[in-house]
Amino acid sequence: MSTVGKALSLLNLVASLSEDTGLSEIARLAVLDKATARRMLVDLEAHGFIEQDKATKRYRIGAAPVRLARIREARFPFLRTAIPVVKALNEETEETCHLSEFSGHELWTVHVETSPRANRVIVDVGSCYPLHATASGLALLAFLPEEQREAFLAQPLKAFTPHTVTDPEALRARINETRARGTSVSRNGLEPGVISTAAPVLSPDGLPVGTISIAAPEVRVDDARLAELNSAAQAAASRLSAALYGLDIRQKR
Amino acid sequence: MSTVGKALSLLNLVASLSEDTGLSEIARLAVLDKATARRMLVDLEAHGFIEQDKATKRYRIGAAPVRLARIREARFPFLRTAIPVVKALNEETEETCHLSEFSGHELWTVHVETSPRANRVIVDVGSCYPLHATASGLALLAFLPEEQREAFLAQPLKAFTPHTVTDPEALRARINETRARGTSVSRNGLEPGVISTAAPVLSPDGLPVGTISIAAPEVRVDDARLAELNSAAQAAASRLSAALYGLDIRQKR
DNA sequence: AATGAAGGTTCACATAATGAACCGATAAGG
DNA sequence: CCTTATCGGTTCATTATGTGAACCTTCATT
Repeated sequence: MSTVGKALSLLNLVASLSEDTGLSEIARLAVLDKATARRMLVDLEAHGFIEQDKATKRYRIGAAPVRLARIREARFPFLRTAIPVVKALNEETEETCHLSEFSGHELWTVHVETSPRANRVIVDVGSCYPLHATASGLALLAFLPEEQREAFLAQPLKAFTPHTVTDPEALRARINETRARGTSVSRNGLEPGVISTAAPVLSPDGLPVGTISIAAPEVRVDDARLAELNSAAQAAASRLSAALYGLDIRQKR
Repeated sequence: MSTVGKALSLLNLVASLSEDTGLSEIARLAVLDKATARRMLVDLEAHGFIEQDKATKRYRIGAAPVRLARIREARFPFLRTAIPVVKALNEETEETCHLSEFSGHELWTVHVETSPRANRVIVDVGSCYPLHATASGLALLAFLPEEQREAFLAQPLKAFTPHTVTDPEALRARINETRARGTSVSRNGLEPGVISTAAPVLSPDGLPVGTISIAAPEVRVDDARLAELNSAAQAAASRLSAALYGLDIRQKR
């Protein structure tokens, strides 16, 4: 592996440690010679990616990533990164796909790519649907901390169609299913004749920042097709998580 | 210079470019061979620090810094803590206020709150100015350990305006003044017609981790106003130091 | 005083970085 | 339609650079 690659892996390692860590331990964890590890730490420190506590001599993640992250965020906000993913999903599935962002306890539709078919589902940008009646809402609830989820379930929930699930216990079951599978499914939850599936976009701490979902007329979706859409949504959501947060593509020698 | 150091400088360079940039131009700007630059870009890309637009083949800053920045900010909430302080200073003074962070031997602008006035000073987030020509730089130098300060003063220093002080001896005098008073002042050091004042944000060991500064058109600042701005900057910096290190958090081991 | 583990340094050696020259593709100009 | 000048990317002999066993100093523990 290249020296630069090793140094970046070392940086990742140090970042992943929840406490300031000494040279010897870092070298041990990184499976590098002490001298090698130190040289890299010094290089990384000179550029602000690592910092060393002057008193304890231990190392920790530095401030440079914060500076770079601001530049990155200024140029690539959530939307700009997410839209191509949603577009690709739309082209792959030929169904209406939308991206929602979790903000202020609600889930907002921030982008939609509509199906090219004549019979299609329309979703409006800017809309904000109840969490219990949509696939996106379920996907979000499933990955929210228990406390927030229960706070939501404690409210009275409105039924939009005869199929809308409003019973907290029944919802809990569907949420657990969703968490286990990674994607949610909603049949006629909000609008009759519509089936939709969604997957959460997870931040590095495992919390959902939004969802990607697919909505289609029920007549086009049998069990096999539903399984296809499920995995397509999930793949898109993971791709987006990776693109947003730079999940490490590690390559060993 | 070490290969790792070169790669990190290259990363900084790419981050500083406001547009996606091609290999040849990057190599030219970094003063590296094309092959060398490419190998480094590939290494950086494999770890998510750089990304290459698949269509145009051009390179840009990647998402990995965002992930690392979240880790850093979770442990050392510099920005989260600092931004409200800078905002308050901006509201109090109605002048452009900015926060800089000392990282990798340089002082980087990490947050700016711009003056509401029509005639105002603009400072860019991500910029990195020479220490001897700015108020922030002087404030930093004044509280740096002697050794680091002298290492800086030993370099040849560039003049940006006829007013830029570049003589090491004269700078030492201004630095001592700054240390005695606690705040620095720079008149036309970098940009004609601009006066700025800065105060260091000190860590518990007395070393500067950054600066808070105010920049204003000279026409608005007489001696009385300057004294006001001085003490406002100093108050903001101490408030930030206290917020960052005061009372609780910061547990040494 | 002896021990062991820490951070850090040294230097002969081996490996990984380097860069001139190259390729194929694309675009502009005569 | 050929020439020229870019571009992104690759190759490989040369050599600069990274490597790590052994070393030093310091510090706490025994």
